[in-house]
Amino acid sequence: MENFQMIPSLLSSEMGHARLFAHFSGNNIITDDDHHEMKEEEPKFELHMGNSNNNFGDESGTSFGSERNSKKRSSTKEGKNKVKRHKFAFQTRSQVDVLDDGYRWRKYGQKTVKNSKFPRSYYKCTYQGCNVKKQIQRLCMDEGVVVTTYEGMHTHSIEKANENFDHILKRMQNSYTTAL
DNA sequence: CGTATTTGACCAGCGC
DNA sequence: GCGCTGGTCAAATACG
Repeated sequence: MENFQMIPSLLSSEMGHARLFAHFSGNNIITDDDHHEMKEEEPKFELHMGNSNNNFGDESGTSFGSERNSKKRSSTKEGKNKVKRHKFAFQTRSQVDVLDDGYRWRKYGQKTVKNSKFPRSYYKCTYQGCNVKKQIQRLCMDEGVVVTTYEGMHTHSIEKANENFDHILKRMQNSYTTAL
C-alpha cells in the first residue's frame, strides 16, 4: 500500500518525460511491475515540465546511503522497520534503455534476470543526499519495451528541465530515424 | 585527473 | 540448511 503511491509534483514531471517517450513511440504508459502493491489508480501523470520544488519530506532517509559499515549495509534493506519507499514502474516503447528524465544517474550494478535475456541495470541519483534509485530492464517478450522502476523521491529539483527536454526530443528523433 | 561504468563478489531473503 | 535470485558494493577500468 505504501508502495507505488502516486508521487506529487516533482516525480510527475519525470513521468511526464516518460509519457512523452511513450507517446512518441505510439505507446502508452502502463505501469505496474510489482503487481500486488500496484493495483489501483492507474497513474495519471501530467506533463509538468517546469520544476516543482522538492521537499516532499523524503522519507527515504531510511537506510540507504548512510553508513555502510564493512561490506554491506548492516540491518538495512528496509528490513526491520519496514519503511517502504515510494516505488513505481512504467513501461515505454523506446530504442534507448535509459530514459533521460533530467536527473543525473550513476549506474551501480547490472544483473542478469531470470526469465529474461536482457540484463537489468541499477541506477542511483547522483545528487548529494538524494537516494532515489531506478532499475531499467527490457521486456524479453518485446524487446522494444523498456521497464523503468523508480524507487524513492527526489530531494531536489530536476536539473535543466528544458534543455533536457530538448535532448529527449532529439534523442527520440535520432533513435527513430536510425531505426527506420 | 576527476567522474562514470563495468563487473565479480558479497549478502539477504525466500522457497524447497 | 542449502541453493537460487535479486540487490548492492567497490575495485578496476574506461572515458571526458
